[in-house]
Amino acid sequence: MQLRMTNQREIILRELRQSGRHLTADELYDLVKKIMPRISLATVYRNLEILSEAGIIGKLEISGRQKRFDYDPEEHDHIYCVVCHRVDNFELDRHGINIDTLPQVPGYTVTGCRLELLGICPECRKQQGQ
Amino acid sequence: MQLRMTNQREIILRELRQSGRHLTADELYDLVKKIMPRISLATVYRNLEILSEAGIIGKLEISGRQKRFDYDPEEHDHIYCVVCHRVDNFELDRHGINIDTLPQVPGYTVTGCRLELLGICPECRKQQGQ
DNA sequence: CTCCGTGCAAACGATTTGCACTATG
DNA sequence: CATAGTGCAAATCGTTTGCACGGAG
Repeated sequence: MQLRMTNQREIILRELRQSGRHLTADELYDLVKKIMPRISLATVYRNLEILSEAGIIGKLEISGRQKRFDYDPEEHDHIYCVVCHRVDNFELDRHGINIDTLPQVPGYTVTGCRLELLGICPECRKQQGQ
Repeated sequence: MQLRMTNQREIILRELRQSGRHLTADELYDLVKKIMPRISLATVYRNLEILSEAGIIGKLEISGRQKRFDYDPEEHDHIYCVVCHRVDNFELDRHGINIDTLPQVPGYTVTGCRLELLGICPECRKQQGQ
């Protein structure tokens, strides 16, 4: 099963990267529709799934209702705005936390660790007058 | 807006606590139905929402998955089975990670930090012959 | 020319909501 | 007795899928 580089796939990928953000499928759909008005939401979903499967983009499973997709497929941590649900990447020195130093949980085989910061993003701080 | 302790609310809370697990609304619905057959799923949803709002139970939100509710409202970390999606609590010495030592993210006000372990739970390990 | 990808609409699973009725405090 | 909570059904939200057609390799 080889990947074909279709017009819609190319634009979806380009718009996600250009946004520099962590978009939901429908946010990206809105962006892409401006360029390719007849594209369907199902195509956006299918391509995001395929691209993340292929390791070209990242898929975020963090707090919130909708999935978000990350232009950067590399391993890194996220900060999540508790007000507007926006997500940003950040690099963290994990203070010595890694697979080898993770605590053992009785009965479990520990395979990984997600660290997620919560906070208030610049825009929301401004609106709250902080 | 005061809370009334209705029969259904009491049973929902009791069953969640007795389970000692992190149940989804419909898992809990199945349990509660055995005791109170005419209860509706909507009531379970409404009560779980209200109880977590009130800080009596905890709510777990992982994007793209069903919400799970935690009998324990206290701050703690979770380990999550990547095979069956079961969740357990665990206490972690956070290796010095806390609000004061969290890295600053430019523009953000950092308010918290979630650490989530991924792993394979005892049951799934058995089934996989590990 | 082969299939992977597309658009569309319908299906789906999880959750929420409007409404008339019930029962707690 | 005021009004929070309930059961039911329908609505909604995010996402997936079946199908016939279109286009990349």
